[in-house]
Amino acid sequence: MRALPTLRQLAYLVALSERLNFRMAAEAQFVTQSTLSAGIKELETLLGVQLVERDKHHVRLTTVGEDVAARGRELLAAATDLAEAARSATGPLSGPLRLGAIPTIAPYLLPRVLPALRRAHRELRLYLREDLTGRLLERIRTGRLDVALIALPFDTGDLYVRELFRDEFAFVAREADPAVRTKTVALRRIDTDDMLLLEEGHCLRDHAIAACGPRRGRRESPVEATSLTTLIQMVEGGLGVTLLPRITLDAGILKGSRLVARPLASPAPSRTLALVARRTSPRLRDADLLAEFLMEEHGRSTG
Amino acid sequence: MRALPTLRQLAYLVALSERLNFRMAAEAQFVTQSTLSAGIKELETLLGVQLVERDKHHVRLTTVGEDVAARGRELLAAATDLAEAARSATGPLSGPLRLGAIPTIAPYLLPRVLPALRRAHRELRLYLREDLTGRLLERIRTGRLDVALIALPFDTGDLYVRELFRDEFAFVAREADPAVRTKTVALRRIDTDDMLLLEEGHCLRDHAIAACGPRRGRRESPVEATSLTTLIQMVEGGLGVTLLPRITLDAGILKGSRLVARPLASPAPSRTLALVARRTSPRLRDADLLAEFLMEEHGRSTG
DNA sequence: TACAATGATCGAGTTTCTCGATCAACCGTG
DNA sequence: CACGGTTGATCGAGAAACTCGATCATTGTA
Repeated sequence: MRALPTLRQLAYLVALSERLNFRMAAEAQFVTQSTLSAGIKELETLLGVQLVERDKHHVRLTTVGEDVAARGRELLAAATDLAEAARSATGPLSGPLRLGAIPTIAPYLLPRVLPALRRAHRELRLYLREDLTGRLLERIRTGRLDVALIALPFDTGDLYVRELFRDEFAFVAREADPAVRTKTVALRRIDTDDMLLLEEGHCLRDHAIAACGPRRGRRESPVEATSLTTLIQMVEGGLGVTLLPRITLDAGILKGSRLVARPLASPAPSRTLALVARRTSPRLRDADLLAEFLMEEHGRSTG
Repeated sequence: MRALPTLRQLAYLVALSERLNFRMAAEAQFVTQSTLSAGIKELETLLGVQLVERDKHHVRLTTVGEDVAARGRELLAAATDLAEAARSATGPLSGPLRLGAIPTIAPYLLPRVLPALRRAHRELRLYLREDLTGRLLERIRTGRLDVALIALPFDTGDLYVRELFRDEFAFVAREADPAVRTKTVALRRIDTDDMLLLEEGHCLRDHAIAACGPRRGRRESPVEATSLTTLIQMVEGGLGVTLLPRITLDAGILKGSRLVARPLASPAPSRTLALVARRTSPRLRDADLLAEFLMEEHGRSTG
C-alpha cells in the first residue's frame, strides 16, 4: 500500500482552495507561506498529480486539486467529529456506558433512578442489559459490559465491587394468611416448604434459601417462578408464601394484588446491592459516581 | 480548534483493534512495538480518553476506543480512496478532462473520434462543452475548461496552441445551380451576395468572409443561419449557396439533402483545426496526446 | 522606474518519529 | 517452584519531518 497524505497537508490544500492565495491560506493555518508551499508541493509529489496551477498572478486548483480538496474537507470534518466524539465521552458519567442489572433489581430500582440520572448527565448514553448475575459478571470480565448492578453475597472474583446499601427481605403472603397477623414475622415460624422461589440461577433464590436455611421437607420446590411478577401470581393463587426485597415493595410490586408484606424479625435477612466493574476499566470512576447517585436516590425515597 | 489525531495514529489503533496485540499490530504496521505503543499513548493523550485497556494479559479496547477505531477505519478508507482517485487521474489521458469544441466541429469530428478515444483510454472521463470560440477561450483562461478544439485563424492571445490539420472549404449549392457543373469551383466567379452565412459569433462565418472577400452588394446578409443544419435547409430552399468545411461533408452533413459539394479551385481556402490550452495547464501533455489522436483518426478517414 | 505583492527556494533549528534495548509482570511447562 | 517465553511500558539516541525566516524572481501598480 502506498503512503497516505497527511491530514495537515490536506488542511493546507483545503485552506488554499478557499482563498486561492498562499499567504492568506498559510495565515489561516497558522504557518508561514513557505511551510504551506512546501506542504502543498509535498502533497503533489505524494499523489503524483499537479493539484495547483501557478500562473504568476492567479492560483487555481486543477480539477484533480478540486476533487482532492473536496475529499480533504470531508476527511477533516470526519476527523474533527472523531476527536469531538472521543473527547465528549471523556467527562464523568458521559458517553456510552454499558450497564448490566439483574432482573430482581433492574425493573424496581432503575425506573426510579434513571430519569434523574439522565437529567443530571445529558451526555450519558446508557445501554442497559438485564441478565442473571453470572452472565453479567462474565460480560464484565470479557469487556462487553462496563458496570453491573448486582446483589451480594456473590462470588465476584477479583472484580472491583462497590457496595451500595442493604436491601432487606420482607415476608409476603395473602391477607388471610395467619402469619401476617403480627406486625413482624419471625422466619423460623414459617414452613419453608411453603416458601416459593424463583427458578435456578437467580441470586435472589440463593439469598432467600440462605435466609431460611435448607428446606426441611421435600427437597424440590413443586413450582418455581421465572420472574417476580409470576412469583406474586403464584402466591396470590395460594401456592405458598415468599420473601421479597424491600426495593421491589417500594416500587409497588404488590400494587393491584391482595397480598401483604410484613417486615421480618430483626435481624432481618438482606442482600446488599453493589456495582461491579473490572479493576482496569476506564469507567471505574463512573462506577463510583453511579454508585453515589444510586445511594442518594435510594436514600431520598426511603428517608 | 483543538489538534486532530494523525492518520498514522489512527492506523495504529485500527491495527491494534484487529489483533488486540501490540506486537502483532506493530508488525502489521511495519514498525516496532515501542513505536506503536507510543503512538497509541499519544492518541490517548491527544483525545484525553483511555482507548485501550491493558490488563497484563489481555488488550481490550474501551467502548470509546472501539468507536474511535471504527471511525478511524472509515477515515483511512476515505484517505486511501482520495489518494487512489488522485493517482488514477495521473496517467496520460486519464481522469477528468474538460474539453470544449465549437459547433462547426464538435458534431462532425467528435462522433467519429470519441469512441476510439474512449476505447484507448478507459480511465479518461471526458466532459464536453460546445460553445463559440470566444466563450471557450474565456473558459480556458479562467480555468473552467482544460482544452478546447477550435478553428484558426483566431486570436488566441498567449494560450498554448496545437495545430491539427487544414480543413478546406467546399462550395455547396443545389444540383441545379449552374456553378456546380464544373468539377471545381472558382470562388471569384461566385456572387458573394448569394453566399449564406452563419450568424455573428461563429468563426466559420469570419473564415468564409475572409475566403470570399467583402460583400460587393448590400452589406447585410438577408438571413443568417444559427447552425449548419439550418444553413443547409436555407440553401436547399433556394436562398443561396454556401461554403462548408470538409470535415462536415465527410461526416455526411449533406446526406438526405439534394445539395452537391464541389472543391474550390486551388489554392482552396481553409481553416485550421487546433487545440488550445493554458500554457500553465497540467493538461498540456494531454492536449498534445489528444491532438495526435485526432490527427491520426482524421488521417485514417481521409487517407 | 520604484514599489508592493506574489509564490518558490534555501539553510538552520526544532519537533516529532522511530528504533533497539531493557524492564517488570505474567503465562504455561516441567 | 524455577524456567523460558510473551506481554506491554519505558528509556535514550539517532533519523526524519516539519517549520521558520530570509531571500529571490516575477509581475502588476503607482
